[in-house]
Amino acid sequence: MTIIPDKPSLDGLEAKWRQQWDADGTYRFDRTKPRAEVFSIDTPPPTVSGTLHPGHVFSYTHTDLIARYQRMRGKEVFYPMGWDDNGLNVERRVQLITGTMVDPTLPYDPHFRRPETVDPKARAIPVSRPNFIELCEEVVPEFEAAYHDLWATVGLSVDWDHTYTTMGAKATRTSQRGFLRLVQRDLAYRSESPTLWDVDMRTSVAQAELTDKELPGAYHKLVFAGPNGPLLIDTTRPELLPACVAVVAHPDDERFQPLFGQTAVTPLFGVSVPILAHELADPEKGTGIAMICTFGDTTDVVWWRELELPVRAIVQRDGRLRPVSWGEPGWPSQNVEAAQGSYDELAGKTAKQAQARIVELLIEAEAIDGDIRPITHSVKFWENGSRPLEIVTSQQWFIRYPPKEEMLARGAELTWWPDFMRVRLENWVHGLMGDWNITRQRFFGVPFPVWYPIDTDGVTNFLAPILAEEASLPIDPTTAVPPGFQEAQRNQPGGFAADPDVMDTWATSSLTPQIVCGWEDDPDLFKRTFPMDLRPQAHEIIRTWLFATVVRSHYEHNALPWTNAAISGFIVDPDRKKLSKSAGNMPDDPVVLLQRHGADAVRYWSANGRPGMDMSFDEGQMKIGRRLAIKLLNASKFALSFGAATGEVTEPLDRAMLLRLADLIDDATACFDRFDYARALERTESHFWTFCNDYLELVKNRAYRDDDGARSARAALGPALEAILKLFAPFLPYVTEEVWSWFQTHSIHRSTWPESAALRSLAGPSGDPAVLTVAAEVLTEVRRAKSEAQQSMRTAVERVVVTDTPERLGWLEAARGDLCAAGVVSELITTPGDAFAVVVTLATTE
RNA sequence: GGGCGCGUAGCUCAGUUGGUUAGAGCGCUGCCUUCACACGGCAGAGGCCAGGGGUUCGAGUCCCUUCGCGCCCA
Repeated sequence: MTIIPDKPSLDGLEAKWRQQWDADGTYRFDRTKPRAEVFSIDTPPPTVSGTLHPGHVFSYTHTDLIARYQRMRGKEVFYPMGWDDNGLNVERRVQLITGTMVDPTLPYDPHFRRPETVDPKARAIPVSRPNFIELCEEVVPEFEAAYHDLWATVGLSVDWDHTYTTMGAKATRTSQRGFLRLVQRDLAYRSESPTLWDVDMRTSVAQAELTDKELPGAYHKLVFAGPNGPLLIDTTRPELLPACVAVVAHPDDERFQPLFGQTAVTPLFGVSVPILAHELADPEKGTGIAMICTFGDTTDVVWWRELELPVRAIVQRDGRLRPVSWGEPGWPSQNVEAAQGSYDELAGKTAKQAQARIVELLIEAEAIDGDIRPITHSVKFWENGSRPLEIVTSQQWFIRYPPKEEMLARGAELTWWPDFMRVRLENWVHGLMGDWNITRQRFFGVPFPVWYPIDTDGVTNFLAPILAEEASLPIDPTTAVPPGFQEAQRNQPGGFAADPDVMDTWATSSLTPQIVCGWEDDPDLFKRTFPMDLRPQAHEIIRTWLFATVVRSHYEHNALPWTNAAISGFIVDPDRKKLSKSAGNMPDDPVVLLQRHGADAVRYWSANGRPGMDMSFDEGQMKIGRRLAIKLLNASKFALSFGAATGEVTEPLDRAMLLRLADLIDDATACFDRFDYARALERTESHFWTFCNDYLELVKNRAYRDDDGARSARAALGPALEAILKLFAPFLPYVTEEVWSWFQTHSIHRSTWPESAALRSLAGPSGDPAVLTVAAEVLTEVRRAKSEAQQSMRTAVERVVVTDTPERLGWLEAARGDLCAAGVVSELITTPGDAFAVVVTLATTE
């Protein structure tokens, strides 16, 4: 049954087909299929901490192109979606939206409600931790609903029945189980150590979340008392002088070799510190000798650890200097009174304030040599933080990294698209330092499923954690009670205390394959989907997400979590700058773009971005995509208007068209198999315009007739149109589904990928694609003649003389009738010759 | 400073293993209307392939080098 609209239109297709696909379960995963028939995709769960921008649409569309192609190739596609609603950034967004801030000392207020209006300038309302978690649980689903709506409009062929959130019960259980397994194997451990710390968010952060920022600073040349007179030491952080535990120079530096092993005395505080040698000391930097403080930067941490120095920490978790009693153990001074006097000027101040004050004190004490020299240097920040990170010591959970060779071997085992992205992982692995800190001193996150015993003296023993039983997961230790204890023993001597922290978001999202595939929870599903086929993601999170996922799977399954990693580029502005809100170059909201151009058009633009390549944001491309979709509507309407016919394809021109289409199918298929959807689209699109402008123009007069020639045309047009629609289906799911529905009953997206062999068979053994090529070339010459004469294309042509090789004239001869009809040519004369030449004589016009 | 990627028509990009006069779309110019489509069709103009050197019968493509841009890591 064929029902073709008079005026086909793209309007409303998104709403219509979204609903239909949903109702039909078009993209529902059939979990009875064996592993060999399944194609499983480990979707990146977008963080709900912000809004989706065109860059997200860009890369998520790429994944959908692959999913749709694989589905049509007969694979049962397992394509779930997740939301990352866990982590610091989400908390920060909820804080901003609700105008609140957590004060963990506050008790739960059952009457607290989300403020109706929020004045961004007003001071944040302090709320208890449980109240804040309630706020998160209220607000976050609103973000998620908006994301879902956008993805569905874009046409992602996701099975929404498998949606997960990184804070949900399933993810929490998986995450906690994965953690417990690592603890049991001693691959995760708790330790007190120096940790990079964001003083505003008051939490530790991991190496993967760092970013460097160039900041103004200044060198201050401090005067220490050395063994043989003053010892000048440059530092950018004079406020850490009270935390100085040693000074250090390069072992080969001849200036300082006589001093190694001796001591120096700090100004103001009179602390005697050893003069040591270490190769990380840069002889070129400053005076060549540096003070080691606990802790000014990560180099300090290395020195402290390798030189086995004591801790003399002064920066607290809020970024202010803690009170210190000089003369007590650990705080020696040659002049306790003076040290205390100086230090009391600093205690309670922020690092910045303390720096200003200590510089004044040093100047008064004539302990700064020369001028303070302003410089610009790179300082470590949390990637979304506003103040430089400090380093504080605290109790943290760490996951040990596997040996670097093992991680590199996994990287080599993985198939990368494009291949050069592998290097990003290798660089990261080579640069790793220390283990993976997975603790965050935050609230809305996956809790650690552990408690600590409190001895009878009331001291908590953090080194003997009580682990939750796996069967009890997911649990929150702040409300659940460990085995063998009563609730009344919480926080009591002889009782227990819950682990107060939550896991880093990557500690959970590194388990997305396990979460979606149902590791341990659903062994049947797991067997059919894991290891997964594809991890699509952006390149800037290779070092975090991809890397961490590989590590966890390596530990848990001794295998890669997936066989392929497809890395998308990102969107840049016309000046090649990365799009970002801070740069002020963010294009319109994706919702607006979808309304303006239509989903197929936005997908078309996305599909032009080759794997791994950055692409500029270009609404012009969306307009072209829209034009293409409209052309598909009209050309399909035309092709279908002649009516279906089965039977032999006898005309050489029709055979040629089918053979060219068969070649295109082979080409596009090979491209898709290499994840090169962009090239598949380019080839398909180019072929389609030729199909419309050359083949359809050549065949239309014959097809309108009622004879064997017309039947041949109709017999060829039907299968050709089907194949073309299918080739476009992954890119333009809406318009292809619409056209398909005019003459088919089921979804095109559950139909099979076109077979070139079928078209070749229909074309028969004697066809030759050159017939169409030569006919089109001559037709172009005829058109040129008319165009140059400024005549209508329907102007009659008295005579066309074609000179060409006998072989090509033979092909032309096979299309003679079609060519003469399309060009309105009365007489076509062919003469053999060396070079292709066409002489067109237009009919004289009255 | 190290690694990776990029630099082709005004713009956005193709150019697969080196092979005849370097391609497409947009934009621009001119022309053509209502029998699929004016959200269309036909045609045209437009390029020292970033610069320099080398290998080769032959280089946009391979090698070296310089310059510029971007990303990542120090």
